[in-house]
Amino acid sequence: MLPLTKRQREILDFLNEFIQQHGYAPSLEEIGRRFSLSSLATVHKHLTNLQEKGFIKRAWNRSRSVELIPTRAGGRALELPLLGFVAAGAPIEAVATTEMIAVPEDLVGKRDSYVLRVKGDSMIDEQIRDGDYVIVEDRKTAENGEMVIALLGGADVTLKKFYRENGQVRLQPANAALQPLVVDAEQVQIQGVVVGVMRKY
Amino acid sequence: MLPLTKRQREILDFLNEFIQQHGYAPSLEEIGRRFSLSSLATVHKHLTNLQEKGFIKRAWNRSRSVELIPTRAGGRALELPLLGFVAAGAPIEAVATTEMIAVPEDLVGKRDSYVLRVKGDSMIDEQIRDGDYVIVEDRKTAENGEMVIALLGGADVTLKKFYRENGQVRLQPANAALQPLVVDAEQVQIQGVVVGVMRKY
DNA sequence: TTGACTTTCGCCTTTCCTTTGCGTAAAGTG
DNA sequence: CACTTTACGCAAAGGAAAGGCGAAAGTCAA
Repeated sequence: MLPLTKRQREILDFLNEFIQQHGYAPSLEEIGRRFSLSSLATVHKHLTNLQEKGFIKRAWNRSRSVELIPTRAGGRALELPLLGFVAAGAPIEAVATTEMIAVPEDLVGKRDSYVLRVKGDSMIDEQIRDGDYVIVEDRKTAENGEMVIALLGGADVTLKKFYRENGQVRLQPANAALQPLVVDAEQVQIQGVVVGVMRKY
Repeated sequence: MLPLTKRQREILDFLNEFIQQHGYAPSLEEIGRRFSLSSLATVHKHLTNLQEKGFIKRAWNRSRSVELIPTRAGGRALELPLLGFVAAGAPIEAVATTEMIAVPEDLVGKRDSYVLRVKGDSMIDEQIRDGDYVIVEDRKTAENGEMVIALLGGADVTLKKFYRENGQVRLQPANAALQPLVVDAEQVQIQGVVVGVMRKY
């Protein structure tokens, strides 16, 4: 792809950021304001240049119709469903629209996997914070010390560390302020095991 | 999928939220009330536009028949170079073979980003642990509180939190056992800012 | 049939994009 | 060195979509 000037790069980055943030493209006036340009013609010219160099696409005379053209997206990545939120003690809040999220292949286990968003700081001592995405491998069993999505007595769904102890099961939050939960093995059903984490700042 | 305008995005977001909350779509009148629109014709036109752009589906003349079409967008992955390891206090160990690693696009802020692997627990209080991958945006400046890759006097490269304090710069490890480093602004050169984290179990 | 909704028809206002014309500066070229 | 090209910038005008209104007509399920 053709090389960009400094100014063009700045504007392209702004477009990227704006679209990511708002879900729609900025108007020429908004772009101009961001860069203290008082003439729309200047902005228009920039967009035309970006288009000629193949970085963006525009529909003629359509409001906010700028689209970024993905740059050589050569990614071994899978699209996994983002099923909702999970918190310690609260059930999964399923998201109505089956949203999808891209996850690098090497972060995904072998079987069917999905993604949940963590709510709360119950796993803070395992370096998982509020808002993180956890990649969950769909499994019915777990090894000691693995982090699991557990279903308790058909009701609560929680994210905890898993330990088997003489016939019973201990579900351990990774937060010193929270108590472990010890129950009979029959009462707990494992829904999946956490195999990866992603965080966005 | 075609780009949305600001208004269209607002309405689409509302539809999403409403359906998730109630389990069924809002009526035109309910949408209109939410946006203080006194004419249903306006609402109707919005829905028609959203439909033409491929974001919703409607059965003809059927009450509350709006359905969201799952947005497959936002789900690519980029291949970023994995440049090596970074630790607090030690320089980057460049990996000879330019290894690449797939990263979801939404974890990458702008272009020109790369990935480093964290060595040691110097950022443990920021929920970054030994072995984590950090996605770094190539930038020369940073805001207070951002996590940066900093070059000290042309020698050491470290991962720290960045604070500007009356002419000086404080580089703060996120580990209670480690001391902050306060130096003149000229001695520190920012190489990039951490915008995302990935972890594999 | 009736009540709750959705469609359609004109017509107006606001927002946004495009174009035309002019300038400056830097970089490349005969 | 003069000459051209390209990037960057300003101002204002014209026009196309997008956003909006009210009223009337059409559908559907109960």
